[in-house]
Amino acid sequence: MSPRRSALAAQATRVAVIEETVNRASVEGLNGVSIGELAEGLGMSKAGVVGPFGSKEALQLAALDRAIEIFRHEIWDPAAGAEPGLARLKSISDLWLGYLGRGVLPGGCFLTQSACEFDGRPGPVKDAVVQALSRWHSVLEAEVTTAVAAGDLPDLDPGQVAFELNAIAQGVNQALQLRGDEQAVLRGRRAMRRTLHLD
Amino acid sequence: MSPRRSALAAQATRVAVIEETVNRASVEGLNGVSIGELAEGLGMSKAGVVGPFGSKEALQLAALDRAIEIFRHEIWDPAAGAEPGLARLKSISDLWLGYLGRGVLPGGCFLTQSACEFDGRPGPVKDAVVQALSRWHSVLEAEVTTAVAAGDLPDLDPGQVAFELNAIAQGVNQALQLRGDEQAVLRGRRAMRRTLHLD
DNA sequence: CCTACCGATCGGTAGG
DNA sequence: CCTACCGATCGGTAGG
Repeated sequence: MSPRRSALAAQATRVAVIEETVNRASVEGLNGVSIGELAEGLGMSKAGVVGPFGSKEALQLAALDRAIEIFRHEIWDPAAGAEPGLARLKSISDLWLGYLGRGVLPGGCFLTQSACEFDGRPGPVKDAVVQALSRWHSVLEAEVTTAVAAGDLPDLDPGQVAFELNAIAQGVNQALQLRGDEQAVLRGRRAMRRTLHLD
Repeated sequence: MSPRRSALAAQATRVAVIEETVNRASVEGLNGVSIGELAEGLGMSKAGVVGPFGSKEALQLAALDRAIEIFRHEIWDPAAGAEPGLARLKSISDLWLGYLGRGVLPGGCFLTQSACEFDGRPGPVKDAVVQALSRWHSVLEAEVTTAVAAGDLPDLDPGQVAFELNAIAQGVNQALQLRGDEQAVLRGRRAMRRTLHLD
């Protein structure tokens, strides 16, 4: 009855709806998930699901934010403990492949899924996907620049290395999700090591 | 009135519906396209669109077949003129990147789009996507095997090379479609050349 | 956060 | 290949 309790309950509901959306959207896509499905999965009414967000698009944006948070928690945060430069790039590679291989989300990499789904659909969701991937790209570039400056890498084009690492992650994700190819993680590791001139 | 004329007309209708579906689905996905949209775009009734196929799923399979045909026509057929082995792999790489860069379909690579959309949706469409990508993978592996046997490549794992080429193509497609990154094709070319040990 | 409801659209079919 | 229609579901809202 107190405002505190109801505010907490409302927050818990938001979190539960977002969690369900992230899990389902990793499989079916952010557009593929309907409010009715979410409501049934959560044992709630449709109004209860969409109410806290106002619209499906606002819920999609909230789910995307949450997926980015998970990605950061799984990869960037633990890698931040490594020395900037090549050591951190190695750490990022291992964590990234581990994240994909463990199947943290049931449908694989959320950002890859969303990028595919929204690349031809202009709007706020696409803009948010572009921003998230661009930031990740910049992070990778910065680490390459540091590694080159430290003499741990030959004079590579940072954008080229970032492009290749990202492409390899996409390849691993496709092989895992589409064909359940168990070798994919190993192939991804080999490819990333070659991109980072580690062999 | 003659059966011949009406059979031809029916065939022309089938082709028009498939063409429209391929174009739209490359942008919105095979599930994202509705029969009503197709009907409006073609100036036909919904019954006229779905009738020749029987169901939306049958139309999706027909569109996928057509997209595979386009891919083969754009890449495999012209590359078949090159010597088997490394020369053909170089040819495939250039044609593949050219196909992606020219924007043959408005939404980019149809197979990548479909793979993303159906990897978590078991059924006949997913099966067809898996089969098409597996065959392409085998084609690439066979060319690598030939190139290694001819001494034009070091003793590489054909599956690894096929994996990397496919990953690079996905990376190029994403960069082009999502961010309109003009450098993507150039980056893809550099990455493929490195995978094929051409530098 | 629920019930009850809105107009729109979905895939698909009957009948011609 | 069209008109007319089916039940189901869509995203969303009013009112409590």
